[in-house]
Amino acid sequence: MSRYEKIWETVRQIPYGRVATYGQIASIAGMEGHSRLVGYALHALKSAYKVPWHRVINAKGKISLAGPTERIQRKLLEAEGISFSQSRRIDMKLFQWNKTGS
DNA sequence: CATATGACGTGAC
DNA sequence: AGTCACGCCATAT
Repeated sequence: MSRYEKIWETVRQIPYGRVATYGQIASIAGMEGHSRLVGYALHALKSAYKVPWHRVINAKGKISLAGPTERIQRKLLEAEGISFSQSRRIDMKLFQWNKTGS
């Protein structure tokens, strides 16, 4: 299993209505500190893998994309009940996925 | 083989 | 909250 597949498997576990950060995914997938790989893995993602990529955001609670894709991701998240602040920021306290908790 | 670049994180200011 | 510098690693050229 490649590192990408491991990452995709982890992202697939994020529950509806929750979000996770790149670093968080990296940790759970067993590669702490390699947050960049997560971003790279998602970038290389193909639609066929059915991964909720929109639930992955950066540590500051913001969408790391620019352009048309950003709007799509925001829309998908809002559709799951996740709210954004005026500065396009998500309240991590409320929506970040915690394996133990929910 | 050497460089540049990118869906990032953390710490410092 | 916004910016910078630096660390990390896989791909592309």
